[in-house]
Amino acid sequence: MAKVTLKGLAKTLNLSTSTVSKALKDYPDINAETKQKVKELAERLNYTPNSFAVSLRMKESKTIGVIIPTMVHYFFSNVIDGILKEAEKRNYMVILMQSNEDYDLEKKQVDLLLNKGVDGILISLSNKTRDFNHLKKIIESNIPLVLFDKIAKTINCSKVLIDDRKAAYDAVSFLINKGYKRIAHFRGDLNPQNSIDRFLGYKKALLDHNIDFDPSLVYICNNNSDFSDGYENARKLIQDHGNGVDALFTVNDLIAIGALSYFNENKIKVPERIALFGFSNWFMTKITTPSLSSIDQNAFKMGVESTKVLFDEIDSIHKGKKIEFKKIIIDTELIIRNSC
Amino acid sequence: MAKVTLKGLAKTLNLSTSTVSKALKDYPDINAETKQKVKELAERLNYTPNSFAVSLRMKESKTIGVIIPTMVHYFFSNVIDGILKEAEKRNYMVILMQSNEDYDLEKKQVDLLLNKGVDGILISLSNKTRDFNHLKKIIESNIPLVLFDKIAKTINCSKVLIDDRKAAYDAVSFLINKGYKRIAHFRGDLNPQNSIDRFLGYKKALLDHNIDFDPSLVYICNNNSDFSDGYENARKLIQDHGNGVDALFTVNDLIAIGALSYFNENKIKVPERIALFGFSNWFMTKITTPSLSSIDQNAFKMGVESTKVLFDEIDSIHKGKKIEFKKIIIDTELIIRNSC
DNA sequence: TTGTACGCGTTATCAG
DNA sequence: CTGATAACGCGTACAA
Repeated sequence: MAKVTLKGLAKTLNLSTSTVSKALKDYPDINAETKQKVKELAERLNYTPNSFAVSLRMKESKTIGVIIPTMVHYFFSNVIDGILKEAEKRNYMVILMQSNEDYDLEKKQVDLLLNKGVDGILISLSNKTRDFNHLKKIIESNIPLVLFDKIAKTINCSKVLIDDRKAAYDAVSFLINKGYKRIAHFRGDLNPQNSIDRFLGYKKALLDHNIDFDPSLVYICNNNSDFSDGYENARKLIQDHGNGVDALFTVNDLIAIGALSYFNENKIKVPERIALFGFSNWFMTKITTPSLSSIDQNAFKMGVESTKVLFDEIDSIHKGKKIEFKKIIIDTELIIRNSC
Repeated sequence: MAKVTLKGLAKTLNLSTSTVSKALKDYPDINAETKQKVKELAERLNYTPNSFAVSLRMKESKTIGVIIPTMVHYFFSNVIDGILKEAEKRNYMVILMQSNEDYDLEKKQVDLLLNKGVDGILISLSNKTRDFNHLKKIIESNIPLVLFDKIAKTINCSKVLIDDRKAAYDAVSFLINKGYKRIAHFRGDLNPQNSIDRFLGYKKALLDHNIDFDPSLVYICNNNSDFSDGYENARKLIQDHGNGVDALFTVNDLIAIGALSYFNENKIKVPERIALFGFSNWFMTKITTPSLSSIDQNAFKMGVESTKVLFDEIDSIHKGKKIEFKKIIIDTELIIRNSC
């Protein structure tokens, strides 16, 4: 079952490949009858253009590359869901890679994608990424790059993200307005922008409401095993502060759930003894006991919007237009449940 | 910054493209000195072969395609994780698509992948898939196909799966040995093999232990919203059977958690009043109250093994060897927690 | 040891 | 309206 090609069609129809090619693409300068004939045969033999040849000729692959830190994450699954659905609409393919929070791997993957000739790249940076030459390389190669969620402020490209600082500010303000005063924070690692911004939002909310910022109420989670980070830090928190703490805002839900697990095991009542507020609105926040208040990040929408921006830029490049970088803020939403 | 090509290298070195090409691939019939020169320049100019041209020439893309029913699923995230890690080792790219449990989409995606010239395809079938012509098309195209998890028994290709029947049998036997006698089952949709096999395992365990099989204790979850399926069916179960049921085995954890949620809300104590056993060992089963007994499916390993088998077949085809289809059973494990 | 020539399957330009 | 021809960038049999 030899693959059917333009040449094949041409031969059986006694036409030239160029005529066949044009006929299939409805060029105006081809006889209606010949068009008919060609299309019929193509249909019958199930002709599809060889994508390698098309790509080589057209210098485009109808493929985009996506790099995320890690696959096994409710947030990223949802982002990918959005990306795939949006790409699907344009019959684009999506090459997916995970950096595994490893800078060197991320760098290598960028090279692979560049080399593969993808039409655009979507990245959520690894926590370890502090050097951005690999991103600059993408830009210099003149292929569109959109950063989402974990971005690099200094890089000149489109970005899609949430306003972490505002979201955190809102959550902590909510806690304060509910009457909580000694609010702890389990923050993420020192480097990632999300972690920093959520921390800053937390701090600003305190200060704006005339509550002293107490550094000893801030704990860092950086063991890359969020759940036990949360569990362990909850232990320390209670050990360090006892009744000197009445609420806890965490940088993500998994950490919150880890903490909750510690609280539940030790009969520390949530929210009576200590209130709890997570971040991300993971699926499971609905089903914990008590259910967990959190912040919905609209991950799916983030995937969709990132992809749209990327396609816009791909289109611009095609049309020879200059692309103007966008910064899209995906709206977040406080989800109040029973943990505060 | 014009892309550097073989021709470019050849020109600046006053060599022919073929010499350059061979030099870079360490052909034995090239002077060591020229090799050195060529490689140096290539390195310096950061030469990388144009992948479109290579693919066109070699008829291979160093890319595999993966179709799963849905991205946002702990199980599939883990499978994908395994696939990506394994592909990474060989510097293969992975094109990911989700059928969204839609047969037509699955079919279209197969066509897209075939057309794209991927070197192999990995599929976990949609629940709605009952016609397999699209799979046959893959096989006829002589490109390796490996089915995993949601497979089609009648299709002649390699398969990677767990022994659902045995796993279910073990779980239900465990419940019986613990003394439970009226064991309900929330099964999945009627069509998918997993759903069938888990049901059969459940049934056989009952019969082997001299417990009558009572069809009224079996409920179907087919609203594609597992959690509320579980919740709703739990309501019906209690309504229908009251105290005439003392345990529940569900086709997946999400359904179990939905049921658990209903039980918790209605003060129906787990496991005192009703025991609960899930399936999949989702991340969150650890952190429910009570924690949920389940069956670990080794999703990551399934991803890894599927990919290995696929690569083996790709290699075989390259070597012109005949490929022999494998059926790999990934071992499962009972994880006993506090829900039974 | 190196170079020539061709083909992979398309598309685009230009001439007929 | 149709067809030759070149080009995309690479790999390889064959010639030199």
